[in-house]
Amino acid sequence: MEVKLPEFDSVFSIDCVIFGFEAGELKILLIERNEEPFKDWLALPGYIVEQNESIDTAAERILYELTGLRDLHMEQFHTFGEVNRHPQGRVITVAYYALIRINGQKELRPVTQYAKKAFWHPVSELPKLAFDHSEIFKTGFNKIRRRLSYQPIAFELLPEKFTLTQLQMLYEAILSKKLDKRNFRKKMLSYGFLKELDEKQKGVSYRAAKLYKFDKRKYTKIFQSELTVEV
Amino acid sequence: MEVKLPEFDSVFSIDCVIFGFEAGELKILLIERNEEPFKDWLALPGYIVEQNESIDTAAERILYELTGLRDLHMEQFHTFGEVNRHPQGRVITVAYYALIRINGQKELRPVTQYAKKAFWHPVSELPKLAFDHSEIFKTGFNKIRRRLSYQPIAFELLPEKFTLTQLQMLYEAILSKKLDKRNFRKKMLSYGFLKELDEKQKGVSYRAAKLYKFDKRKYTKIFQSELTVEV
DNA sequence: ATTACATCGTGTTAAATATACACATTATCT
DNA sequence: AGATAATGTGTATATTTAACACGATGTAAT
Repeated sequence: MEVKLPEFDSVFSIDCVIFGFEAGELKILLIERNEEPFKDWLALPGYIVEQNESIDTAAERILYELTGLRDLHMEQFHTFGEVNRHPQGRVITVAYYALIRINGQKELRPVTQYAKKAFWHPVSELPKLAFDHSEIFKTGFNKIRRRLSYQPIAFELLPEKFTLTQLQMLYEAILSKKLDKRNFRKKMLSYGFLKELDEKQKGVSYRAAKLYKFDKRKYTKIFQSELTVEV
Repeated sequence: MEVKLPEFDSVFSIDCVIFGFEAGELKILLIERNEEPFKDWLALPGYIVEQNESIDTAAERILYELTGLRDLHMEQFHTFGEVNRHPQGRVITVAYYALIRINGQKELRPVTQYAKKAFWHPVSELPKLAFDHSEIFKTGFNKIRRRLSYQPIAFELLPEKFTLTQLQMLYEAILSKKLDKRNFRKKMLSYGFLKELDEKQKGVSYRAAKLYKFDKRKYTKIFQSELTVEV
């Protein structure tokens, strides 16, 4: 049965493309919708912006309400404003992305009834998504790729301690191409923001690799300053 | 006398940062407002999006109405959504930029009464602008700079035929730094999309420089394909 | 204890690109 | 004819990127 909702005037919404990395695969966060239109469809976590909140704040709130995730740094990447992108009226949506560490323990749980559930889904073989969310995802994925080539943003996806091979696999997953092991390591280490730990990988049935962690300070120092020029 | 306008609900608007280059200086297009709030202030060309037009279409229409300019390729670069950025209510604005050739002949003439006039203003020493337009400009300028370093977008600002020195001056204006003449030329020519003409600069009181033009085909072939990856 | 296995960790060479740097040439003007 | 002002050009060095293979190490099985 299709539920008819009232038509509305101009509305802003937020949609989130949240990337995670698990079991060697790049994934994004999806929800199953519990509201018309597109009830029961899969969609990016997204909802309507309130009158009294900035869009950045709205993005955080909405992601939390639909997935239970909070305190992640999201960045807006594009605004989608085709007239008929929403079947019930004019909705312009600002799309945000974030890269986060998938924490297996932590359950994803919507805190509103707008989503039935939230879950991670591999970016390869994404199903059809509600609205124009497939296009939003694609745009976001391309931004991430482009950005990865000039800024090391991949650390946000890995656990605190990681091996260089894990880091390389992640790069390969995002860029969809193989990289040379020796050159990759040389370059990553040359940046100077990887800290070698006195610790090794555990529980593998072969020679364990060294663990590294990411020195956020140095990273910020090196890369943040390049980004903006005061006018 | 202050005119009190009705409060409104959520509204989308567009603001445009249009760059031009004239007399060795980088300029942007400003209007003088003829409406409250900020009546008589200088501002970026911008106005409200209609219900039945996409934001891209709105951007073209609004720029035309406020300045008389049309048919330029604008690109959205950021959306500004602070709650109080507009004194009369909630207005979220999508900012667009474009780089265009300043055509001295063509008069800038608003076709609505919302702007008293439109004119080019050097980006150095910009006055205070209405709303958060100074911030919007700054964000746009930084995007352009970043983009210029990995994509040759400067040609859109020059007349059809230009000298290499003019091109270099433009790069220097955008990047705010001096470049080496020989290296600059070597690199530009190596791209292969500059076509050397059988013509020289006219009307200078010194040795005239060769004129070049920009081969859009080759340019597109080389640079467009790098931009997007199909998923 | 030996062996098989799987991944780790490492260095060199060649090619391409980026940087630094100075002066003779040419057209115009007086 | 000479002064002026900008054009147009080449080389040497440093840096970055790319290509490429194998011995070392820890685990597990016998």
